[in-house]
Amino acid sequence: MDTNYKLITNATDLRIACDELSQQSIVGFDTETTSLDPYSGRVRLVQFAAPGGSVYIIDLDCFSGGNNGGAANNGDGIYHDEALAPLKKLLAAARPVKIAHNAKFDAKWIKRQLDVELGGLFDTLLASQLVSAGNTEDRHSLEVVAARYLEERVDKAEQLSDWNRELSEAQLEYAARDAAVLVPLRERLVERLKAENLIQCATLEFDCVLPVADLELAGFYLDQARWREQIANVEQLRARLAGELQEMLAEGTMQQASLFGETRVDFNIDSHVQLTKALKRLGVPVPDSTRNWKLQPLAEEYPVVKKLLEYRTVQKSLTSYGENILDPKSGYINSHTQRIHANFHQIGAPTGRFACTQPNIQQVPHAIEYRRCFRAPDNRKLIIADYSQVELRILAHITGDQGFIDAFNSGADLHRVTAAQVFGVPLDEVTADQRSFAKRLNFGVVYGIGAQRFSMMTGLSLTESEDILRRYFATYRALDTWLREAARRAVRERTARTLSNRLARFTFDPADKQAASLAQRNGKNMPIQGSSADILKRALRLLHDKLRDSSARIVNIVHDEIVVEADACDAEEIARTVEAAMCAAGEEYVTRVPIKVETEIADEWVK
DNA sequence: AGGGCGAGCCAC
DNA sequence: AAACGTGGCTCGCCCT
Repeated sequence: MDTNYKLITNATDLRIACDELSQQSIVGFDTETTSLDPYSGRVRLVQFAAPGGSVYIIDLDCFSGGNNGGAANNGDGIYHDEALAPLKKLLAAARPVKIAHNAKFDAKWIKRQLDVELGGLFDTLLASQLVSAGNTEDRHSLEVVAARYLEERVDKAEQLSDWNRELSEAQLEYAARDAAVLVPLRERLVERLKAENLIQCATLEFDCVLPVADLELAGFYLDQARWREQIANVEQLRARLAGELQEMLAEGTMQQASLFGETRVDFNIDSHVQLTKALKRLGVPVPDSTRNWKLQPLAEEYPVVKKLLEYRTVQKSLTSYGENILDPKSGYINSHTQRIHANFHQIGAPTGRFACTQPNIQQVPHAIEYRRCFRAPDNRKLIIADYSQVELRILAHITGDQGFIDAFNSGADLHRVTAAQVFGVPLDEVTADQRSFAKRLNFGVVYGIGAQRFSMMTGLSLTESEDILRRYFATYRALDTWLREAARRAVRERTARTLSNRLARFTFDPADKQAASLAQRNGKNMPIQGSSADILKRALRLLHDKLRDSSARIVNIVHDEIVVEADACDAEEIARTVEAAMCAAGEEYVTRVPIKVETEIADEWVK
């Protein structure tokens, strides 16, 4: 396969190429880098493909700066060469629109090493994910997406080749091809986005790329000394519990041995096979599995079971939130920044929610011992802002239920109002227990809860639970109607949509009752959870624009929460900015009830 | 040995 | 009649 490319190695050619490219309204865009970490590697090539078929490959090795030495290198890893000015201008401009596959990746390098914020983006990865509408079977690598939408193959064999040395013809061909294929690919994806009414949602997603790139570049600071201290404490506790548990399990047989100072043969208490054997020997009626929820009912009668459950909790937190995060082998703490640069997948879930990996800093335990390790560096502050009951507000807006809307508009406590209705008592006589039931009910409804599950959760009998659910839906009639309609749509049309029109498509065998009821629950939940994701993404963009050229950086996002780090002297002002941007984003989608954001300034990630 | 998978548990 | 949604990480077990 021939691609017509021109390799740019000097200032004059670069100027001419950039002039030519700036005439275009769209261009394919890609970079080749010497590693995956913008703090340790460098950008080798920048490629642009014009719709006419000509490709420009710019070899940054021929320009001074970066990590590559040279007169203009200030040692900061940024290219300062004046000759790159036309390139930077082209990158920053809103036109031409740059088509990239996973633009976040390129945006990070361009920001970090050319000190330029990419303007005008079309991301073929995000577009492909939107069109797939939550089908988790579909893969979205450029190779796969190009094969799906074009009748062409893109060979990615050179992707991980060495971009440090003199480049081979094969490498240049690959680099050119990667950029060129994006032009027709975008055309096909635009057709599909239009056909599925997903243009608005795609814009929302594309607008979110730069904020996410910046978030990953910024990283979250972790106080390693505190983390070690925490591990040590938990380790001590684990050792004590493990010892006690071994004693209890060995009861009767090994007692003698340990009395005489012999080494006790320990069980592997993390193995449910060995555990079952040991527990049975002690006369514990072990259920068909040693899953925690199965063992829970035995805890009161059998102290050994209680001890085991206690041990498991501690053991779990130690393996999941232990040494690994600090281990250089994990690479989670960047050696250049000493911060955690987690990977945020912009469309991580079919609902549109983010997913976070390596490490997942969206699942740090809420306990203060853990959260206090994530703190602001000296002279900095954290601004922690989260949407208050945003999913329930979205539910109120989408269903138009007057009871819900009134509760939010009056500023009343929704759970208390719900409790009063469901239990038939005056508002001021609602007990703490009743409010707690109502709260679990309100949240459960978002997930499509049933009476069975509710009775399990609350300890109420099945009939009591059925009765409460009946009264709940009798109270909130419009909510009931909407949920039924959402379930029906999930089965008949097999779709659901959020407030940004994000689409989820359900595929299941109609004969499979379980799959069908899962689709129904998804049909109810996706618009709610997904609209919350829409709002967060809109907030990220608004906030990103407001924070540009300030001391503030977004350092974490957790579904309905944004954590910003800023100079201590700016914290008050930034906090107001964050709250305003989040409210504005919410109000773009939710108009029937107020949007509330709770904001705090803190030294640690603790509210 | 190493991948796949389920169990378990963390977040929202 | 009805098994409450979305993720990630780590472990042990099982299989190749």
